[in-house]
Amino acid sequence: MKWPLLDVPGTATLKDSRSPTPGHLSNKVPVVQHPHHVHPLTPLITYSNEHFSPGTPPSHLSPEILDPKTGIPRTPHPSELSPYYPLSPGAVGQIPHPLGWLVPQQGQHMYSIPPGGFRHPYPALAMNASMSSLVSSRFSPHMVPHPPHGLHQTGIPHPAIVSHAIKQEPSGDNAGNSTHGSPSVPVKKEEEKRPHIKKPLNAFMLYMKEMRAKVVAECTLKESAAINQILGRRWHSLSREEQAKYYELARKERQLHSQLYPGWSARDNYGKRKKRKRDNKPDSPQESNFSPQLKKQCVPYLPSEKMCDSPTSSHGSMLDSPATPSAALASPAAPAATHSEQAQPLSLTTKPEGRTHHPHFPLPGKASGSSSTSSSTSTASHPNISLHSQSAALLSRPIPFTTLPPSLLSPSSPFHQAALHSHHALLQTQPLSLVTKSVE
DNA sequence: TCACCTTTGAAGGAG
DNA sequence: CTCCTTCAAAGGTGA
Repeated sequence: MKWPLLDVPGTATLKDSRSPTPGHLSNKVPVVQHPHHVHPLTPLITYSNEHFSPGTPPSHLSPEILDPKTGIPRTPHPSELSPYYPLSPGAVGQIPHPLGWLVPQQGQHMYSIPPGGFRHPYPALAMNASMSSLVSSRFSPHMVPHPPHGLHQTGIPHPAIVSHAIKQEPSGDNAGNSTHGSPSVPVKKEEEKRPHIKKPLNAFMLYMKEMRAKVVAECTLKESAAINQILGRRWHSLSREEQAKYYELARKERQLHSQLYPGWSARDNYGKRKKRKRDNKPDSPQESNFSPQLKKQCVPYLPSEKMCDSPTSSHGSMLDSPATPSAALASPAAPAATHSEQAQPLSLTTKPEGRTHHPHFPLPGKASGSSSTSSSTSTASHPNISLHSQSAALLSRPIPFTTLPPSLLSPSSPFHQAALHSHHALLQTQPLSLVTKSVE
């Protein structure tokens, strides 16, 4: 499928609709976002509903240009990109992340954007230098120039790039200096030299970025873990159209990323974060059964969440009553969810139906299946199990208030696919979803 | 100071 | 092909 890169139909729609709360929300986030600023990529990313025709491309289809793998010429060629990513190395400025516009309240661009970043109102298409600027946000200027190994031919740094220094390895920022007198092994040197290119954000991450500030503002919560839980629920409560927007964004994000860094692999970042030790599970089987990861923290966070909810959602009831998936089910399918966000900010409403699944969701060609499949396959078909799982889930998790852990409810996207078949599926979905989680 | 927690999704590797 | 692991954001928390 071809995605019109330039389509600029309804551009700002998404933003408008959903994020009323502007910048001030970002109490925490230092970001400055001028409401008025227009994201350069906007055209590229417009998410007007029209844009997403439901039938749209399964995420995995790499649209337009992309497809480096297939070898389609269009790929990374600058010429193609030019309109969008014409960055000349020198011209680097700061490129706001495509989502930047999406995330006004935060003010932060996905790939951090400096205050000055948005100065250029990118005209719909013409953003040459500006684009380049887009990208560089995270790096120190000096890193930009050097397109280490994987940088896009254009030498365009992507916002995703982060200098090691920032996160983990303090040293190496000399990237600029090829000489980099480091005596260390070449390999090391190379590492240092190359900027850390982050993974593109997925749909949910994009959503989190956008909504985090809101949630924080609404609740007093600050812990990301708690907020993320809320966001996770909300995510599930989004209508499919809404989610589709994010999936779409994410897809573009990945696309852009791949164009900028053709050679980059997610694996490149492996091990950059210290290893997570969380693996309790392997050791303690019993525990693993119930709580895979043993979320000790769970307890604490949830409560807070609740707090949050109660205030906002007067109908705290919304909190999905735990058991009530049925109730949820009852509710009509869900496109309604749309407002849910704003209307019921914190409500944890279970979102059963809402989630009707997105047909076109990500269905990642191959990927789609992966996680989802695993979970879904195992249980999907058995509603009974769902109960089972529920209980299991309960056991495993603290599950504070009534609500089932949303996570349980949430059918991770993939699984939806199955659901897609029939609306009926919806009904089952919930339970199933539960299963999913539990299975994990 | 830094890993962990938490969420979903994507991607890669292992079997 | 399936399953598992890691990372992406983010900020408080505990070691």
